[in-house]
Amino acid sequence: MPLEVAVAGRVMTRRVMGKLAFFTLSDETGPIQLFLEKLALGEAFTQLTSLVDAGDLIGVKGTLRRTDRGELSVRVSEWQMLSKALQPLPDKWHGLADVEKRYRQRYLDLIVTPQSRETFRRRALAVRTIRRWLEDRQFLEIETPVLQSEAGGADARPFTTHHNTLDLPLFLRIATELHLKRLVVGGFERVFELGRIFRNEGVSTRHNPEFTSVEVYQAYADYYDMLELTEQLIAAVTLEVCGSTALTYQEVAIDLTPPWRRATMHELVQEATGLDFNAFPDRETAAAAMAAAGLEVPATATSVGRLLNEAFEQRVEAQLIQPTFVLDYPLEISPLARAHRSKPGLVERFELFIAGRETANAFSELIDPIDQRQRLEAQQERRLAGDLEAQGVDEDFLMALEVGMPPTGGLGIGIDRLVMLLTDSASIRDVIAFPLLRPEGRSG
RNA sequence: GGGUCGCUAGCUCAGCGGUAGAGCAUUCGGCUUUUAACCGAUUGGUCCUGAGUUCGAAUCUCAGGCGACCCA
Repeated sequence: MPLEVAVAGRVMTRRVMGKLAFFTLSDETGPIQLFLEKLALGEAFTQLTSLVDAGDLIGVKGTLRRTDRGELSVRVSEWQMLSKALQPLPDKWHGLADVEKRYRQRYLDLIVTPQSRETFRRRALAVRTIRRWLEDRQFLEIETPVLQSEAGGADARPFTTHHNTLDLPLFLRIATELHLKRLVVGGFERVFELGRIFRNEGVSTRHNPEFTSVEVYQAYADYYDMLELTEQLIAAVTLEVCGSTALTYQEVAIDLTPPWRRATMHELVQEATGLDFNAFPDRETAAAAMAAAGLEVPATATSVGRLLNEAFEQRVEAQLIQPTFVLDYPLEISPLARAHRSKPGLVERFELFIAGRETANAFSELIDPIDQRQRLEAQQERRLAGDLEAQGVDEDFLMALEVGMPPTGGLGIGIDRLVMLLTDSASIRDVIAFPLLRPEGRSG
């Protein structure tokens, strides 16, 4: 007995030859061929071949069979129009080649570009894996405000908005950090938030003004604990999404099998430039040495530490293709990180670089309210001096620290960049379903 | 922000100073094992927008719009 089936989906292609026709019907699970015979269908055959266009959504009933060429097909006995497409599908062979159209009309892209569908499935799998991995380790997911009176926790310009009834200016969050730390003060010892962050900055292949991060805080832990956590978490996600901890990104082999390289910023800069920043007593000495080595010395880099970071960005970052933990950052560029236990002028912080891109950022959190106040006040001064990305003083956050915060390790991972890596996507827009684009220009 | 490139039919593209084109899609006809079906015919245009040069501009120049890539 032939198997009776009912299927629904979108007609992708039509091949009509007189009294016989083949349609390709696709649903989310993939395509199947419809086998249509005039002899069996009668009037319905004429309707199907004359009324149904590529792009229409139809439902059919029939029996499963293989054609002479071996293609699994539904031999249709009944059909129903489910939704008529008024717009034609993009070219069935070339698909949507225009990347702008792919972003503006993502629905078309998803219909005709299997790889695009696969990217968003993998993104969902990556997010699901991260969430489960953390929950399995007793981390509690808590949502914190997007609308805030003071946007802190990162060096970035916020979006501004306004609450009408309260007549209150508000900012969209640029990080989840300061609220998650309040939760740690409140006694939640393992918390995380996986959510949207908004930064009022430029758009590029690596930046979208709204993007997704996961921030993780663990009480009674330090940045070494977060380093282990980061390594294990990302390796687990990679294994789940890619089936292996080794992958190819933009034709470069990247091996995420732990353990990953760990090196201090000083070591990496010295390796790349020959400059030992530990040997520079003041900014002028460091600046002269940098200039002699052919590096740019921006006037905004006002300390040895900032110059070190400049040298790192100019000569090291892009070279860090294999996963590398960069340890021990200058204190002045890390206002929320705890001073290093043994290295003056540095903090207990690492950033993870993969494929030349910052993928994670973590520290032993600064929990000393007095030190924190001084650091934020220094930030405030920079802001008043015109640095629009400098942070302000969040009094409520400082009040929370004054209540007493346990020593805590904190971590942030950029989900979009991680997903780019896992899906071999060249642009962040390829992993965001609806990336920000300018509205299409109208004449005049 | 700077540089390079792109924008022509619903889609993919050619045309680069002299009548606006092809393939696919649409519409019509033919065809009972196709799968980029095939064959014949048909339809479809603010050549991104505006100004300029020219007898004549999709084509050259300038300005603008949107996008891609590279750089900062």
